[in-house]
Amino acid sequence: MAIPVPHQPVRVRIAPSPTGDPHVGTAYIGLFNAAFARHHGGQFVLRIEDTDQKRSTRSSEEAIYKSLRWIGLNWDEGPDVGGPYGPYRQSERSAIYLRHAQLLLDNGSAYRCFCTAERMEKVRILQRARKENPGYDGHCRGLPRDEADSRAAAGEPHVYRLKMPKDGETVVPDALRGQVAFDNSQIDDQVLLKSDGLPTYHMANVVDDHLMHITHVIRAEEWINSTPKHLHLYAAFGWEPPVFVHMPLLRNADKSKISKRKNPTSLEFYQRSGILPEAMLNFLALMGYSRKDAEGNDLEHFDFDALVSDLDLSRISLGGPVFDLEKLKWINGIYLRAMAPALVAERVFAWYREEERHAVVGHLVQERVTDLGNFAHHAAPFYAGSLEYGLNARYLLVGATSKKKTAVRLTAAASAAMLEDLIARLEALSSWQLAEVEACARAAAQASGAALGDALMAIRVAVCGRPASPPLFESIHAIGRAVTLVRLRLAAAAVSEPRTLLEAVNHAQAEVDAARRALEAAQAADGPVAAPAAAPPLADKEA
RNA sequence: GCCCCGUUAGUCUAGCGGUCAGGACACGGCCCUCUCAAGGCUGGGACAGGAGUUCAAUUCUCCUACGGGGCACCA
Repeated sequence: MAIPVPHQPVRVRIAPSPTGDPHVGTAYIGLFNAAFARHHGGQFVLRIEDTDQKRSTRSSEEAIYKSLRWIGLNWDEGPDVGGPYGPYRQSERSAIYLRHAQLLLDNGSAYRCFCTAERMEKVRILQRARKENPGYDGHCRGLPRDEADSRAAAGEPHVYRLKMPKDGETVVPDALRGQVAFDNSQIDDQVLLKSDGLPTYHMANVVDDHLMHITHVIRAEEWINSTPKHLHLYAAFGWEPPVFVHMPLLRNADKSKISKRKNPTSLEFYQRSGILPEAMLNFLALMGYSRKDAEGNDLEHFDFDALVSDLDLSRISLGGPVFDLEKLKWINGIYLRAMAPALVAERVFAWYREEERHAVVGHLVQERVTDLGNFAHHAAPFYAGSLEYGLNARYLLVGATSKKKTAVRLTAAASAAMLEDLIARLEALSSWQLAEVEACARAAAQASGAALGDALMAIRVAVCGRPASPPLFESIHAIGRAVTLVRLRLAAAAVSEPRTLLEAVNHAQAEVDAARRALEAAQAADGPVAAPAAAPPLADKEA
């Protein structure tokens, strides 16, 4: 069963929301959209869904472009490249949505709702108490049109809601799942236009997809439940809906929807970790999808063009794939080893130079360097993704390594809490400026109750992996938001679950013990001339 | 709580009524080797459970369990 292609040319889109770090999920969905478009000789559109004024930022939007380009995705139309159906930024399309909302008001498929947030809250509480489904209760649904209009004209704040049918069912044709039925009774009257005049996702998405002639909506499974609303919107406008393809959700190791708490989700993190974009793309293509060669052997290593050549979305498997960093690393290694040697060096140096950051790192490291060859050692924390703490893990416990008798020594839980606090503060930053980063670190340190230096030491080791680094605030600033946050989360998790840290330390201790035994044995047997009977080998399996 | 989706080894997957249930990552062993990788060989490890349909179910249907998602003036 292939995906139906009712219309030529095929047009697909991704519609990321510029509200945070560029997400692997965006790249994942983008990859299959782009490949589908290319396979059918159609177009791939990038649309920015920035109707959430509170959270959307232009810098996040820029970061999305950058990361998607980094991974090798190119769109035919988008805010930055233009196209015949623009503008491609929803915040610039307000008039279009307003006009279309008016259309729905006029043909009776939408109505004005004057309910306040406070009333909605009360309704929800009541519904919960009565164990009813939460949802809009239809309070304003029966309001006469002229009354609603005059209240609106008087300036009373209100939203537009879609008038959903109250009974019967809505069947969503999903290209991968078949017919999925929903009872209309549990779909409430969705807000289409917010009181700020901007559309909700549901409204904007349907209007834009139609106006942009989107033929296939390939999106994450989390949207499948709202598809009935979208279907009714299409019907209300008298438009033909696109083909829907709901992709499985990328998962954390515990199978929950992939999240930054449990996984690095920022594409920038992977870029900074030294993951090759082509390897990342390849890895993503393996999530829920598989290819075979002519003999029927599974293919693991292939590029975008190969994916495009025989793409068949109906081969998508619907169990949510766990995003497994181990396999990513393996694929990355494959690409590295397959490269011409000269090219590897070129890629490595190009990577070191990315974003002109090397100048800043050079400056930070300069004072500590004794020779050129020494540079890499000191700069290492700036050129890596996640870190291993090994013996340095002890520094993650705030105050534990302090030499002062009076030092405040935090428990593991309190140390983790301090890191969590810092994470929250850093996440709340709207931009990554040195002064702000410093303020966050100082505030978290102070809030912990420990001495400034002790708390900062824990942060230093969490972020840099070592108790010796260039000035901490500058280092954090240079390491960057994406990598810093991942390291802090990992460190916080490690500290609150010290078992693995202890294992690492025990392992290291075993090495030390083995080394000492070997050397002591050598010394004992030592005459003026080295004894021919060699010291016991430094067994790396030692306990 | 209600609704929707899903379920092959720790992980990614092949399979689309009859297979010794195949491959990959990870893990163990052996080989190669100055080390470490890489590579080669090899080992252990899976159809969530129960009914039904059928000569025959991993594959079709239903129930249960488990996992996930959704139920916003966020997308």
